[in-house]
Amino acid sequence: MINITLPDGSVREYKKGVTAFEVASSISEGLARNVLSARVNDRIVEISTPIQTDSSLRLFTWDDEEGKKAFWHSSAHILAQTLEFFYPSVKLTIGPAIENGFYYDVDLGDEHISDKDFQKIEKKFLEFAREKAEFKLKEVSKADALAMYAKQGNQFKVELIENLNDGEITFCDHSNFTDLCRGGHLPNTGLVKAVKITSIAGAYWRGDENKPQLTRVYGISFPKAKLLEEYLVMLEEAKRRDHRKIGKELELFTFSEKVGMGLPLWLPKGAELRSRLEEFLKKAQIKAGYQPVITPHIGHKDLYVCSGHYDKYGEDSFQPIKTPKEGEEFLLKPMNCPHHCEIYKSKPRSYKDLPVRFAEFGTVYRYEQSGELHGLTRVRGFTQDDAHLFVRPDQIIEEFKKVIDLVKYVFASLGFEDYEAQISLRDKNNPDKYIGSDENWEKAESAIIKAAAEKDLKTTVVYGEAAFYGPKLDFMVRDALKRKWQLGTIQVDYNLPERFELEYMGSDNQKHRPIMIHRAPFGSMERFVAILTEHCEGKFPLWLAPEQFAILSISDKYLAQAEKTLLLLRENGLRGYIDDRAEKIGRKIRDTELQKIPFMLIIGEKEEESNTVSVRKQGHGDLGSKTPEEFVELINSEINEMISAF
RNA sequence: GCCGAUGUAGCUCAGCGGUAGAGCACUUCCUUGGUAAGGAAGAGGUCACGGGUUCAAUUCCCGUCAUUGGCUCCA
Repeated sequence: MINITLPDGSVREYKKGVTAFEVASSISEGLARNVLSARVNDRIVEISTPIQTDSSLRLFTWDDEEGKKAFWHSSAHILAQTLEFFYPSVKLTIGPAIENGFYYDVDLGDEHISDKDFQKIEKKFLEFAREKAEFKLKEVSKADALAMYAKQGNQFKVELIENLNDGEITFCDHSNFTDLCRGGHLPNTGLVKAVKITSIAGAYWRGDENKPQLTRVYGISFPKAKLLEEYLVMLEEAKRRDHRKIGKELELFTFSEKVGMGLPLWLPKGAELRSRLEEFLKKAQIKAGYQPVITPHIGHKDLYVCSGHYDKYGEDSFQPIKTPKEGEEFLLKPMNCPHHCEIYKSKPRSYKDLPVRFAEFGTVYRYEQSGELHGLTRVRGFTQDDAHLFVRPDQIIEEFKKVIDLVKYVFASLGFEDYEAQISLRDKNNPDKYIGSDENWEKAESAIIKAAAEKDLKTTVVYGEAAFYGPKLDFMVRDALKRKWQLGTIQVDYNLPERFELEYMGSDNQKHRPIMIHRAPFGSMERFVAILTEHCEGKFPLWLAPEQFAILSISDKYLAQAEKTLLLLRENGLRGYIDDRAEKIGRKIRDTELQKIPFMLIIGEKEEESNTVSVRKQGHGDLGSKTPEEFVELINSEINEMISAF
């Protein structure tokens, strides 16, 4: 008999060789039906894998990441089987599960797949799935495995196997298909009930552009047809919310070939929205003790040589501009921090002055690869809501916590409720990647972890993701469609103070080196506005909306009354306009709804007589009539509900 | 940067080896209408750009540029 420890801590006794599936069956019939994958101690296994020793066991279903992973990874096998069916000479490489589905990279030789082939692939895929073929893991000797793929001329698999040790090489069989595989599969193919081939793309072998290019087939699969339908609806929804589409419809921003790719032009309404966001943050930052600074758009090359950015990112910057006479080289500013370091250095600092917090909405330019540009989320010129805090070692935790407070405030005011903190620490096995002493790293890492814990942040820790100069905390936000975005970031930096020889006079009358904290709650204004637009589908929070109301006159007889009302509302700090077109009221309402203006005020004979407005709320219809004063009150109270003082 | 797809009116898109199409938007006129599209007329395009094939190219081929889905990168 062996003891199996379950996640709740309970220990059950089973006979040796029991499988995860049998354990699930012994717990409940429902669990047995739904279990897809399992983890024995630290190893992901098939639920049919016999367990030989005392172990801890965790069972995964579709609702767990690991369950989905097994599901999608198994689907990748079926996809490979299907591709092999249609393209017998195909060379298989790798086929992992990803966040939303799976892919398989194949070398098709002279063959081509196009999106016209998707349907037939899906059809055959499901035929294979319905065979309910069991996934069976078997061990193969290195020699046999190499021989098999060498015979097929599959240099990719040969390369993979060469990097594995004999004795740990496994293949997974199902039906008449076999593939090199570490494991973590469903019990059989029959659980996959629905599949969609989503796209096709080129991908380099091992992600290296000098290696051969493979064809990557992306797909997603589900245990129920209904889930696929829901997924497709979600994709449609994402398309509807695409900030590039809404940005065009609501006239927020545009691009011009003449101006240059990746260089956004903010239209009046977008600029209105953005400056409102900036004002909002500036106000909170002043309260939090930040000092605004302003720095130029270009900087001497030596500045970035000093900061190390030139060495590391010179290739990714716009190339230096030379002064005509002296031949001095200047770079378009790719970062604000070097400038802020120089501001710090502009006078001697005492330990009593610290922390010093410099904030700037600094526009930076980076030469992003052309293929990577995307709407406002990836551009070549963008504005960071940047700030750099220069702190003493003993202040790190406190300052970090304050920054977390600020970020939380920003998110709460904008309707982002679902987020977690990702703490990126160094990879201790790879010390060469990082600069700074072990002691400092230790301190900074524990400071971040402690600060996050004290601020009740939901956190995940990833090792090896830290920047070379220090650990960081990124805010990962889920939007209304549950998509994950990285927004705010807080980073600890030992590197720049060193390079710029920043100092402060300590209480001991000795010079000390401050530590820098970089932070940006929005990240970049461009990216943030894009994400916010998709999150709220262009229906911006009332306090941010470029126009808060539109006055719709029943006919032009009431335009004078409309003007009077507009003036009064504007005097009360509200933003709006009159739709004075010679259109019927139904038409005006429709157009205003589509423009996502939060409130519509209808003015006709009745309203003119009683000096009221008939209020309609975007998406909610008629709210009845109110006096203009009541309407001001309504808007203000809605805003106050959402956004409190920092 | 690399691989694939796309590029037709301000927008969304149809079309095609033989004089360029629709809906919306726009302009003008009519309509002054009470809670999601009133009516009519008009204007608007070197079919991304440059080459080639052809009697003839927006259409077929090549190149460039841009957009886009990925890959790589992301201070």
